[in-house]
Amino acid sequence: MNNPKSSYHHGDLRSTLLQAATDLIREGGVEALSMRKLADRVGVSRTAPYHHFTDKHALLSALAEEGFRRFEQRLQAEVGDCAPAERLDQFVRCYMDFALASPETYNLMFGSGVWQAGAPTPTLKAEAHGSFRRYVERVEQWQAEGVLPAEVDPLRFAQISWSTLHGLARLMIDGIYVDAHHLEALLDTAVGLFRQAL
Amino acid sequence: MNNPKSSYHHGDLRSTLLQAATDLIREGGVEALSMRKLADRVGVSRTAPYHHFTDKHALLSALAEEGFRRFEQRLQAEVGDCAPAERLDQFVRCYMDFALASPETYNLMFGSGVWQAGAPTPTLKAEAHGSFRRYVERVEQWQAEGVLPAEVDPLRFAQISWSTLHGLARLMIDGIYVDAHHLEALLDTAVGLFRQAL
DNA sequence: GCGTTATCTTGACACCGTCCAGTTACTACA
DNA sequence: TGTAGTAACTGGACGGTGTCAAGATAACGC
Repeated sequence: MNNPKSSYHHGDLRSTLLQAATDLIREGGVEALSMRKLADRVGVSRTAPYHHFTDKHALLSALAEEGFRRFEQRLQAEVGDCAPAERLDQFVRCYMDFALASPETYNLMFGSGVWQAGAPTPTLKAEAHGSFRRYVERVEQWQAEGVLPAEVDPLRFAQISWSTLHGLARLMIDGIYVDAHHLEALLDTAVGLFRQAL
Repeated sequence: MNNPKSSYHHGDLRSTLLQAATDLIREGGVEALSMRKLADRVGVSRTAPYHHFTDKHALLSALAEEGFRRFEQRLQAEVGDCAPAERLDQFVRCYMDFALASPETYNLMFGSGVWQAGAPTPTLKAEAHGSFRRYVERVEQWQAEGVLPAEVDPLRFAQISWSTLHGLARLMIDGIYVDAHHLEALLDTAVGLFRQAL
């Protein structure tokens, strides 16, 4: 009982699995994560994880959920207390920083693997939609503060600007078209575009 | 000899494989494509494809290349002969239409599977970069024609606007957030943003 | 103390990508 | 035309994958 590793019942397998999965992914990408290696590393039998996650898919979804929560925490910490005029800028920086600092987590959160075929876990779906809803509210606030042009439907604006950030993150993570050297210039261009102030 | 299926040497295996792979992917997504099923469908042994593609990765890259060529063809056909004022709009529509009409091809072209770890085939890389280079030229032309604001570095503008389209395509294909009903409104918003005319 | 239930294990199945050694047929040159 | 060389193709095998089914074990409620 004192040594959970030696007891037949692990006691805290679920969270241990999530932690080990995060490690494995950090070490070698999502492709390096297999249910068998995961079980092996935790010191448990091949099929033990299936008593805590119905699927590999479910495990990945759980990791994605964690990602959304960390993301929202960072946003709240770094964008919350900040002069209104700088909040948009700060948001953009924070978004990109998160995506580029933990690309694997970002892949999990927004990768087709978890969303394809409308297969996301209900809880993941809720987490993601909450995240986007809060972004729309931010946009509305920015419009009210005069940081963003007020003539546009805030929802459409939120969708397009999020698309820009998401697309940029994807292109950078995947190493297509854009080079990390120009990140600052790119973000300036993006923010200029959003504010209609090129 | 008359019946290529019955001869030991297939004669045109490479292109037959590409065609069959396209079919398999259309039927069940990239995940449904396995080298073994592919060989089976073509009526050839498991390892025969490896004499034409070093890897599964190489095969997928070849498909992605094909995608880029089709994409460029469509662009040239639909955006080439078109009043200057409408070319930006037409480009955006064409891009999105291509992405949403053949999401699997789009996934291949821009999916992390082919680009990750800087692993793209040299020929694929060339095809993709050519595509982007032509887009930058378009942007320069649009700026010269007064369709786009001229104060911005065309390269940065091209990168950001492509990001927007790519991000939107990804979000829609993956079924995150965005509802196809509002595609028109979204594209209008995007184009308005690009032209600085909200 | 005992039965229920959650947890974990071993074995098995059907796949997968791909290496290897051998077989077959085309091709170029004598 | 014969023959050597080479490109195309085959079947077997290896190590890996996700996951189902049946059984063992330990905790928990009565």
